[in-house]
Amino acid sequence: MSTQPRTERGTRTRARILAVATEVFAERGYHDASIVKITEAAEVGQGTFYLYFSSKQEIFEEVVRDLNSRVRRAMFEASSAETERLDAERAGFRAFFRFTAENPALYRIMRQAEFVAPEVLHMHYETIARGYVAGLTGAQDNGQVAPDVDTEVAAWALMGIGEMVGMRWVLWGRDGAGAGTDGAAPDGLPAEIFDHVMRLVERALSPEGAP
Amino acid sequence: MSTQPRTERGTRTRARILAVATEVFAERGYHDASIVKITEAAEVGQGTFYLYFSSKQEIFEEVVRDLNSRVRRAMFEASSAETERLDAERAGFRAFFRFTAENPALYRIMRQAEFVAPEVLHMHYETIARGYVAGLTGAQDNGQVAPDVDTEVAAWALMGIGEMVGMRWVLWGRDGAGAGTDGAAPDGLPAEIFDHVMRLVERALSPEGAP
Amino acid sequence: MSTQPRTERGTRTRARILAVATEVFAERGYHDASIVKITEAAEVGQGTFYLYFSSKQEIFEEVVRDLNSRVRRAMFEASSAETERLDAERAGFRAFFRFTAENPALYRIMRQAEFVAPEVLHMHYETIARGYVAGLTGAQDNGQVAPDVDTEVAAWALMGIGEMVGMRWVLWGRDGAGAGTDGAAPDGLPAEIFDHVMRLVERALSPEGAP
Amino acid sequence: MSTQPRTERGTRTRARILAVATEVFAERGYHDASIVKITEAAEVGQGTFYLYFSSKQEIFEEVVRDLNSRVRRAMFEASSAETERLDAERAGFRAFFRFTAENPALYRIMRQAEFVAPEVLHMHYETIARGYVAGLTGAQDNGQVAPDVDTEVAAWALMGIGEMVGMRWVLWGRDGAGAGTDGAAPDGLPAEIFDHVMRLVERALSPEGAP
DNA sequence: AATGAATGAGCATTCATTCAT
DNA sequence: GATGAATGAATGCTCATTCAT
Repeated sequence: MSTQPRTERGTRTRARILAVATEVFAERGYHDASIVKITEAAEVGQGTFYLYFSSKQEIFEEVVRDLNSRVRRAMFEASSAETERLDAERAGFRAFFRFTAENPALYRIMRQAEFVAPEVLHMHYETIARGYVAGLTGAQDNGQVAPDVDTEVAAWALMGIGEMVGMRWVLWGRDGAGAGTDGAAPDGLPAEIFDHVMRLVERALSPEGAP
Repeated sequence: MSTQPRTERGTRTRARILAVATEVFAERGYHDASIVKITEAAEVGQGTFYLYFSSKQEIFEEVVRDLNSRVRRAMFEASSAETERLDAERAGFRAFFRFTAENPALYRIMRQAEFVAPEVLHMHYETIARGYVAGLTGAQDNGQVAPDVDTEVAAWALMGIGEMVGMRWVLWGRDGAGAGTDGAAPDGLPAEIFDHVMRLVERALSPEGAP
Repeated sequence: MSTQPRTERGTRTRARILAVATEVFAERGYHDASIVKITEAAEVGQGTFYLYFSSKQEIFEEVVRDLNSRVRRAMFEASSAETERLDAERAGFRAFFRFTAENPALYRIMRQAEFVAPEVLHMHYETIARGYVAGLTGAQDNGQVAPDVDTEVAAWALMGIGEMVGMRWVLWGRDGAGAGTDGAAPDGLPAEIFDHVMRLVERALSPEGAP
Repeated sequence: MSTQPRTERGTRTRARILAVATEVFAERGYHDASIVKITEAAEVGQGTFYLYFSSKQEIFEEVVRDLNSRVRRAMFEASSAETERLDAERAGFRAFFRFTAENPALYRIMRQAEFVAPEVLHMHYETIARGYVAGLTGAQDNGQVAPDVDTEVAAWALMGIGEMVGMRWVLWGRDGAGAGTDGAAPDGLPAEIFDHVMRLVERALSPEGAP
């Protein structure tokens, strides 16, 4: 059984393991990420791992939940910061891109979660979708999004675009040559790609072209 | 070492193993899909597997390639069948949806392929993207798609939408309650969801709303 | 290294750990009784355990010795209390039964001790046997036990009867349905079983039936 | 999952593992008997073990059941062979002694089974008890056993005597010096001890001394 | 006196793969 | 062509024990 750390030192150790596990899962995938590899990278003994996490599965789920709350915070903060010209949900979408460009771990972990921890994966997408839905509905009320757009469908479409475009240009590199298995962090989404995507999204949602 | 089948019987055995492997990989995921499970489901001995495939990794890659060529054929045939009103690339997009609704194995296998066989996975998305690009470029020439659309970005965006919307409404069920672990095939994408998605896509690509 | 407690508080802590360990060993067996479980049950930290006992093996041996001296005292007191009609060794046998009925831990611990601490286990049976031998020899001198009885063989036979009958009717329950794994204390040996056993023992030892 | 062997070779391998496991469990105890030790002694790979047994626990239970049926056969055959003077149940008792003298594994395994496999252990003692009860009841009908003896109590008493006397003189050596941990097979129960035990049993059961 | 964090050797079990038949 | 017996490296996890505070 795992326990909550009771001292400052324990808290730091636990946090280090969690951070390292996120990296290792993202780089090697759930199955190739053995407990030995994780504990070696975190520079602790194997037993220490089980002091704070009850199983490999459990830490994976915590990694997912942790990433989820981090993206959501990033998106929320970006939305809240915007005032006028660039609408909240566009800012959120941009924040999502920026976050993934900086944390490619996000994709890599989510894409394998379907078989490892389906429940938390659903939670992940659904909570993000809810954020988009809220933003889009607000924008619809302000007349900035066409009224006939189904906000839930739009939300999932936006997530799909973000994930696939991010995967293509952030993760696999801009040349499309493939990123290799080293999972090295690329330097973010090229500006022109971002512009193209935003233009597509603008048009899709804009009340202008509505019949 | 694996060999090509030399008799009619061998060909059938090999095909049965491949078909069964696709199902098992889709239902249980690459790692939980052991060779024993596959050979038991295919009703052959373990040794028989290695007669036709040199490794687990190899058959997984063949499964991916096989699915890839099947989607592409489905999309190609759908596009070719269309003549006037519904444009080729819209038909292809619809065909992609229909295929995945009928073969949820597609998503489930592709989503785990990143860590198992990155090369073929890239090939999969890139060949599909190429198909979309060709269609979109043609449509642009005919004036059916706005000229300022970057066809490659649009292609990947379409794939992202297809994958995420399909995952949400086809794989996890229309109520969002989650699909369970049995991987049972749902009955396809609800018509109204499909309509909403198509409307978004229309607007995004349409030359009407262009500045 | 373990130390002798130097304060009143230390003595109480040590005693509590020993008492709790007896219960845990009896309920779960030596191997399933981890130090964590013992220290948790005793409500002390893990380190505290090693303040008073140098190893798990050592505390187990102390548990055995402790139980041994407790049975022997019970038997001795019962024997001494008797004066005339019910002979000393019969009283001792009855006391052994009563003790085990009230402390099922005795059996459960002794039955696993063979592999954990053979030395102390031998000591346990041998000291008890010596007590019986003394009693039986005395009774033989008084003519209450047949002269041709080998007192040592009789002593071990009595222990065997006590252990097996106790196990069957005290530990596993009177219905023979099995006691479950919870190690719940049953309510002692039914009176009629005790009478049957005593009659057998009487006859076996009695000088009457001797040739 | 373990499977039944399908070939002659498999059957032999499975039998060898079972035989070796009996020895190893008897010599080192359940917990110290690791799968590696068992498979090394059986000269097979570790994986081979799991071809025929689904777990360590399972093979232990099979070992118990196997020993149980072997003692019972030995006792049954001994009983059946007797005709007149030496009664069936006395022959059974003697056979039990002989068997354990030749197979000290019996005790050593049964004494640890309480915590490892309580169900099968109960079954073991109960089936043996049933055999004794049948024999004793028959002897009672023939007037060779006192009518007021409770056959079930007598059965368990006999088992207890057998186990304890056997443990003392067969397992630990005749000098009482303790057998050490090597589990070396001693050369059986000394004749005079056997005679003393039989005399006690005779007297306890005999209809002569009855009131 | 007391604690809980840290350790690492050890264990049961799985599974892709080989090979003799 | 087909099979199933055999393998052993690798993995997740446990637990007695040590030690700094």
